[in-house]
Amino acid sequence: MPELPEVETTLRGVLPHVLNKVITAVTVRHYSLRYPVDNKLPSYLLGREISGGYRRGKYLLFLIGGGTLMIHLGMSGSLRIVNASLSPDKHDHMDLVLSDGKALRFTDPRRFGAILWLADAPEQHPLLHHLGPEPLTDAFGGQHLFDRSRKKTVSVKSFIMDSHTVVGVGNIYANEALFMAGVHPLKAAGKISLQRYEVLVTTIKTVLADAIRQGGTTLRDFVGGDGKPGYFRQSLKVYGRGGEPCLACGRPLKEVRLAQRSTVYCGYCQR
DNA sequence: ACGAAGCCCTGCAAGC
DNA sequence: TGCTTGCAGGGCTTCG
Repeated sequence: MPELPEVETTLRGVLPHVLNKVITAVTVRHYSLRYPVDNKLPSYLLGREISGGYRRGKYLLFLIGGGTLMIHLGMSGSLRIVNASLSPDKHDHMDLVLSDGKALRFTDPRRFGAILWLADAPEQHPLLHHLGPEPLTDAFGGQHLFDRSRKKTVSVKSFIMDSHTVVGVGNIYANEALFMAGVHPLKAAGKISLQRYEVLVTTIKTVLADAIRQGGTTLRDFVGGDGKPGYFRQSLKVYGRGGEPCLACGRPLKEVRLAQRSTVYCGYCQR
């Protein structure tokens, strides 16, 4: 399940292979993703050069011939470079074949992902123009969270997971950052002090930066054939540990569902 | 306007 | 063993 670190890792992995390459073929095998894939997509892309790429939140944007190809990985999506001749698997929904015989292949079993063509400036697109700041930039600070949260009764966890507040904070890292900051996930966002938001911002930046440094390691993907869990899982302090002892105080961690998301916290350490 | 709930989808795991 | 059920979750949409 790609969170921001995985999306960033994906971009760094594929960009060098697609930059300045010309698209020689476009194959879309499954048009029904989060949004329907435009059936004219090939006509926008064929013969065009990929001149750049960047990330905004969890969206990947590739600059192609004056427009932008926007890709979201949803929660099961991946993007990788393959030999164009490699026969596709069941969930390989799109190939962009490049001039060097390689292909950029989009895979997404659950089809929560999206592939959209943006003819106009990306920042004006409805999916992008309300997005909050990038969490790893200076635009994201305690003051920002404090100002935006005044009078809000929504839980602080839902607040920091809202992409209008800040982008890229998914469920796993929200749980971890709140634990590290000692902030109770169900506490009303509007009742948290500036000082505590400063701490929370620091822990959010820390978990995200650490995960990027580890190459965006996630949970399930890294359980090898020997059954050993990936090492990132072992570094998670609360996520997936409901009922187990808190690593700080030893009391059992509580687990509740908030907005249909698993929420794990220590009722003693987090206030 | 705000906050909570619903929905999209498939793979996996647990229960019967 | 094979079915059914439940859960996982990003993020937009709908409802109250």
